[in-house]
Formats: sequence, structure tokens, C-alpha cells
Amino acid sequence: MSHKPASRPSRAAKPVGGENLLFLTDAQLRQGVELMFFAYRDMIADADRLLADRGYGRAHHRCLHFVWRRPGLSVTELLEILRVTKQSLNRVLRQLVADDMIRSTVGDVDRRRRALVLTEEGEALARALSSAQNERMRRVFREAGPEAVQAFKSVLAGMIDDDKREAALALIEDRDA
Amino acid sequence: MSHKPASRPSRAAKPVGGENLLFLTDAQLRQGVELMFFAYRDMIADADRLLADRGYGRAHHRCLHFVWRRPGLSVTELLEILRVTKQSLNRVLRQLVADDMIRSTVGDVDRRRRALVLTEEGEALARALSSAQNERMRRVFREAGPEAVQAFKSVLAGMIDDDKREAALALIEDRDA
DNA sequence: CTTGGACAGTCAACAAGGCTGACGTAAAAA
DNA sequence: TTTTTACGTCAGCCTTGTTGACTGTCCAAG
Repeated sequence: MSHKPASRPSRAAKPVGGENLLFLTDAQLRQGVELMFFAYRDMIADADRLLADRGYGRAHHRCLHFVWRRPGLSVTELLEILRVTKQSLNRVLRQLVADDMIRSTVGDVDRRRRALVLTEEGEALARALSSAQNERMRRVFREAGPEAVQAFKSVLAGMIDDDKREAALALIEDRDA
Repeated sequence: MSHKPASRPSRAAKPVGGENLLFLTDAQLRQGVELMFFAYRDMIADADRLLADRGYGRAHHRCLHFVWRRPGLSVTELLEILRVTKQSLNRVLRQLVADDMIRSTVGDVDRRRRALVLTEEGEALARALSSAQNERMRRVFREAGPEAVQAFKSVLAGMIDDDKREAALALIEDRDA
């Protein structure tokens, strides 16, 4: 998927091996990295404001979000998604359970596992956070158009570690239509 | 906010005003946000490994990076780019100066300002960090092709806060060709 | 059946790096 | 001269990352 044959025999600017590879200079690559920094910084800020109101941080956000998207997942599964240590997650998780945002129940088949699900209040917050970020996304996507959005997503997907890409893409799949 | 199809007087489920707006559903937007999370997580990990070897963190990385890209910038300018408080920056900056990575000299025209520049050692580290991230970017960009890269950058630029976009784009401009 | 290893989860203690607020100094601007 | 600006620093707080030890559960080999 994704590709886009990089065709275009160029001819003008700076042909290299029959192709224009100007978009692969160090400066171009660096710009990509820096744009990720700035875009991520501002994107996350929308939700941060909502979280601050309730005394939560980004860790709570990430936790709520993925429990929302994968109700019933275990602590270990969540750890793999977030790539933090158990205690980092557990501290936040304990808080969210105490605040009645997340319910943690003993697993049916394996009683060592916990099944994590959002309460109604938790889901309301998860949805509010998602909406805050979607507003920005919607404006940008609309201005960019469907093809640019597709390209944007392909490039981001390509940046995920090879051995984790499949899991990540499966995770973000739309599941409730 | 956050509705579903953002208009559409129903009818079928596709064309609106002659265009297909399926790429603007909440699920699509959420996928964009999540892809940013996963891509950023893995992109930053490359540099993190290098930093950990020297006992530095991401704060040091950001600091080194922007002093590298804008040699001679002042503390206040750096604060505006990073959006952190003076104390957060100063803690890290003091360390980097002590480690002889950054040199802080009194400004020429305004002696209240400090002009921050990298030492040779600092520049070597900044380049190494950049290279680590460029490797991933290069592979992804090459696979995506120039048009997708252009789209990717446009979308990211669109995500930056309106009132900060100009400054950010000016900052990432190639300056030494 | 028992026992030992592996796995899931919890908790304690610590470090990094954000934050606010207050204060001091030097230099520029009014 | 007075005020404002740029910078540095102290004290103290909070979130969120880390490691390491611990409990409880499952499963398989003896």
C-alpha cells in the first residue's frame, strides 16, 4: 500500500538516476521531523486544556483513549500499546478506577488478567477529548482533500516500527462503524 | 461538535455537493490522531536511544536541535519555540553549557541577551541525533514518493496553530543549503 | 498431587522534567 | 532618573517516566 511510484521522470530540476530525489535531501528530511514536532505539540494542546480542568495529564488521556477503543483489554495489552512501564500505567490506572472512569474486573478465562472498560463517565470524557482533537483534524483534512489525507496517513503508517505496524493499524481500524 | 457526517441531508451515503466526504468521518479523524501518536512515538525513540547513552533526555535534544538550526539565538527566542518555562529550559541549558555542548556569549548589540551557539562537540551530537531520525524519514519518504511527501508536510503544517504557523515554517526553512 | 517456573498485576522509591512564584542584576528604553 | 526588558536562580510542587521487589494465578514436569 501507500506507494505512489515516485514516477515522474522529472527532466527539469535535478534528475538523479532518472528521478528527482530532491525531496530526500537531509534538509527535507529534517523539515519532516520538525513539522512532526510542531504539529504534535499543537495537536495535543487541545486535549491538554480539557484534561487540566479535571486534574488529569496526558497519561490519563492515552489510557482512557485506548480503553475506549478496545473495551475489555488487559493491563499488559495496554502496556504494549503505550510502551511505558507497569508502574507508570498503574499509577494512572488506579486513579482512573478510583475516580470511576474505568472499571477493572477479573478476567473470565484467566483470573490473573484484568478486563478494563470505561464507565459512562469515562466514556463521556474520552469522547470529549476525541472531539477536541477532531475539530482541528477536520479543518485540516477538509482543506487538504482526500488524496492528501490518504498520503498523510500512509506516511505516518510508514514511520511506525516495522514490527509494530500491523498491530497499530489493526488497533486504529474502525470497529463500531 | 463531533457529529457524524457533518451535514449531508442523507439520501445515499456518498456524494455531497459532488464530493465524497467519507474521509471526514469521526472515525477517519480519530485514525489521523492515533497515527500521529504511533508515528511520533516511534520516530522519537531513535534519538532517545542515542541520548540515553550520554545521560540526556528529550529536553536536551530539543534544545540542542534548535540552537543548531538557529545559531546565535537568544534564550527568549528558544523559550518561544519550545513553549516551556524559563526554569525548565534553564536547568537543561545550564547542563549543556557545563558539558561544553553549548556556548553562551553576551550579545553584541544588546548585552542583556545571550547568543547561544553549539560547540564542536555539541554540533556533532546534534548531527548524530538528526541523522538517527533522518534514516527513518528517508526510508518512509522514498517509499511514499514526492507527492505524498508534499501532502504529508502540508497536512502537518495545517495542524500548527494559526498564529504560530508562520514562525514555525520560517524556522524550518533551509538556511545553509 | 505437588512444586517450580512463568506470567499478570500491584506497590514503593526515585529521577527527569514540566510548572509557578519570587527575587536579583544588568542593560536598554523612556 | 525611572521603568522595562532579558536573563539567571532559588524554592517547591506535580506528572510521569524508571527499576526492583512482591503477591496471586496458571500450567506443566516430576
